[in-house]
Amino acid sequence: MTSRNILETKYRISEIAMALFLKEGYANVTVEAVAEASSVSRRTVFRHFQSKDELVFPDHTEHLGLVERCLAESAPGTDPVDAVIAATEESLRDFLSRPELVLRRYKLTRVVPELRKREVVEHERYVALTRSFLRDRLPPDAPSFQSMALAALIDAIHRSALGNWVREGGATDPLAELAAGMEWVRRLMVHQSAFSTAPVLLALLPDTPQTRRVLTSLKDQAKELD
Amino acid sequence: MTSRNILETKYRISEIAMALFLKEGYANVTVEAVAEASSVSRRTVFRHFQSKDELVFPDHTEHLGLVERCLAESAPGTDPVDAVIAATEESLRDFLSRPELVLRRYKLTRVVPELRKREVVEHERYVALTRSFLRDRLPPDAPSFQSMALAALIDAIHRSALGNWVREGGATDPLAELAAGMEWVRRLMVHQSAFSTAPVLLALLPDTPQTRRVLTSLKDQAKELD
DNA sequence: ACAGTCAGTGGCACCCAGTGCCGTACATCG
DNA sequence: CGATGTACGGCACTGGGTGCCACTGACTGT
Repeated sequence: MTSRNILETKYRISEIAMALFLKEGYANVTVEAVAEASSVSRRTVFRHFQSKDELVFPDHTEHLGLVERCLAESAPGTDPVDAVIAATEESLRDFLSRPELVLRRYKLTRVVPELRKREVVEHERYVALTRSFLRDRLPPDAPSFQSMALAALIDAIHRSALGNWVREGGATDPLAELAAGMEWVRRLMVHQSAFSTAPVLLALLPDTPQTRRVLTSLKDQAKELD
Repeated sequence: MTSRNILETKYRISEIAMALFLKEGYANVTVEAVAEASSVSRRTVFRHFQSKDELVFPDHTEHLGLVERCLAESAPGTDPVDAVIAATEESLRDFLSRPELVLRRYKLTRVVPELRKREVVEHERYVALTRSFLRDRLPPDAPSFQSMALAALIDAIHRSALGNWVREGGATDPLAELAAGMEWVRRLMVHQSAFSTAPVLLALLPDTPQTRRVLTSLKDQAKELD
């Protein structure tokens, strides 16, 4: 309960600070002003946040912990890429559960270069996490850059989905976008490992309902190519 | 020539600063100390470098300019992905032309978190450049995340190649690694653009030599899958 | 009930990165 | 030779971030 109070004050300070930043401009608001508006001392602000820019990312520690737990708790048998995809989805869900925070943060990071830098660094932490996870679990005969490339790829799709959502003011379906992107990644992986060199063998009995469905599907897709 | 002298002093200050950072530790060296060791005033250091951490990245402006020029000068007809790949290769070459700087920077960024953050931000700039280039030139029907994903992917491979080289003390061939990674990317793109989304429609007349050849070929390849 | 412990806090002094401003030395140009 | 422009030094000042000490209130064991 003490630990809940400390989180409450932390988030309270963060909210007040972000409101101030939005109203007066990040550079024009001193930590002193944030402390006064929050009715705490300057020293206390710096106990809860290691730096001024962290006031805009009060959830980053918990968030990273969530992703880490997701990866650690993934069933040992699952494909590592699938595990990372599941963790990424969980991460996105976590962001979506705090829409006000994410939206206000977006408004700030778009305008204040320093905060954008901090956001980039935050994402890098997340990428590093998934990268080391993949490096440990991916088959050792994979090219050395693959874990890094995959981690960057998945993070890019994650950022794209969240970015579109926040840019459109919450009108898109980021989870669907993420799923589509991840499907893309999965296909890339599959192509790499087997299907790109292996033929798809499809046997169809003539004039059955299944055959008709396949053929009309093919015909539809072929039309779209024109 | 004045502009060459200013670059000379800039690089001179940078070298002295990096040597000091390596010897005494980044946090233990004040900008004042760097200025003294370089026989210039503190104010002059801050005229050449916008911040203390930039002392370790004296080439970043030129480097970014190089990449930007590479992209801008790419022939209009070339595939945008190929243009980015060429620019990335040029970027890697530029790094390799300053091995001492890159190696010392590596030693510092591995140890000093603040400098690693700065490095991440530096890479982000480069990714943003290629991303906007790709977004402008990629076919508009491509998925929205593709430019971001491609840029991240290419940067990851670039970092991986340079990172391996620097970790192994210059014993690897980073340009070859980059080329291999880029070949991988190119294959992904080909699969994406045609083979994976478009159906292959194959019509075979029954019982002709062509049909028999196709069928035996398929059968042989299917056997290899077991 | 009482002393001890510990987490959260306030207050203060201090360091140092980064900026604005002004004066100066020197090179270039008309 | 005066005028302009550029690189630099000196200096004062703001503000982020830290170390240290003292206080308070809640919890714990005897």
